[in-house]
Amino acid sequence: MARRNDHSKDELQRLALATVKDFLNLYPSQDLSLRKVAKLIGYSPATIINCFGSYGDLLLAANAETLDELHLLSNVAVREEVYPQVALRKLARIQLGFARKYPHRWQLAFEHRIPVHKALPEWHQMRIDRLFALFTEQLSRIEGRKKLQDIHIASRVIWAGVHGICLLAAGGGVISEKHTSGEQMIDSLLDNYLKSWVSNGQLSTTTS
Amino acid sequence: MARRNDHSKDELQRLALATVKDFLNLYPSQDLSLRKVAKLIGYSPATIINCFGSYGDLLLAANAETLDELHLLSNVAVREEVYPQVALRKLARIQLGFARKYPHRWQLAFEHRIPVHKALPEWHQMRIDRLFALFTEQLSRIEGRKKLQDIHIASRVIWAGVHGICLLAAGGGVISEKHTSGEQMIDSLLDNYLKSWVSNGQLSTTTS
DNA sequence: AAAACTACTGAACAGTGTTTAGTTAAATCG
DNA sequence: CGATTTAACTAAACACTGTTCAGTAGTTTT
Repeated sequence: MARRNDHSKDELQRLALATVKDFLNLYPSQDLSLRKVAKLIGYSPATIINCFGSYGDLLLAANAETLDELHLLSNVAVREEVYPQVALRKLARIQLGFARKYPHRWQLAFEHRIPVHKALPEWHQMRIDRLFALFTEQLSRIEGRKKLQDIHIASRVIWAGVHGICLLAAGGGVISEKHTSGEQMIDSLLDNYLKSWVSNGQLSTTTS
Repeated sequence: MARRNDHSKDELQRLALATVKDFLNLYPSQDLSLRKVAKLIGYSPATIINCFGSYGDLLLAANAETLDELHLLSNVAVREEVYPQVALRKLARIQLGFARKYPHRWQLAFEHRIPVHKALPEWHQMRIDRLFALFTEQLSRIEGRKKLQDIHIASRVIWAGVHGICLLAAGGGVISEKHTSGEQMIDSLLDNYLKSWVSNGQLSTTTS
């Protein structure tokens, strides 16, 4: 068998990516394999490899789609929001909702320990930075007289906090979300942290 | 070859666990394998399996040691600390220091997606709960008139936040720790969050 | 019509965790 | 003490994994 030409290269890519997506919506990423994707789309493993480069690159491409999806959701939710604090809460809630709804895809996208990829390709890092920037932007809008360094730290703290909460929600963590809704945790984190942060710009940098 | 009796069953377990520990102090867990451990200790793969049950159980046992080590460090650092807020900071810093010093062991211990272990054995969950309880205890000591539900949420928020920060420090995250020390992030998180939390016990539960 | 190119695959390779049959040494028993 | 049971250990096979490569069969170009 050779030269079927059933699908173009782009069609083949979309086919594979859609298959990965569908699979991860039901089963964890460890249960997926190159050979399963191949079987599902009706091609040989080698075909996928010389189309994406490697199995890891296929997952990386799938992650890119996940990050795009997440960015789009976040963007539309925040674009017209006037109050940055409300916007931050929306951002966090979208992240949380996504992690709960598509835990396997979310986990795979944020634990880039697929293989030991020497380094994430820059187009992938850019997607993450773009998502992260949404937090920084809103934080910058909160108060005029804030040092860049403070915003830098605070956005990372909030990101880390939200990320940790999402981890619990996605079930990958070790402390379960049982009886404590992630929404409450997010509200608690943002309300308390920001309340003190806006009223005291120096606290975080002077006490080290 | 059979029946060597070079080591007792306990010695064999300690040997394997020490080997895993040494390996993870240098290389990530994905680079480790049952067969490599077997070769390193000079036994066959099957020997390790009918000694631990499975490769996953071996890693689980290694994780138990990691959690014990972490608990011991945390415990001695906090035992005589009078100020709960200082104690919390110490707890967080120890977690951070460990994640930075032994990233691969830390990651493995907290991402229990080793296989699809139907459920963590209760002796393992207990170890995690014991570590988590250290945070809850200190938080309970902060103020007398706090509702249990508030402490419950706050401890989970802090845990999630510290965990997220450690993730960045361990390099497993997607946002690098570059130029922002984890210590600063921890201080920022604890100082700001707790400052508002102690002064307003109702905030987190009324705004949902 | 011949040559070049391209899409695709089967088979092999080296690796993984796990199971099983079998071998050998130690311990137990008659 | 000799026979038998028991326990320790392993080699080999199994079913997987991702990746490589030679080779085949259509398509396109010359």
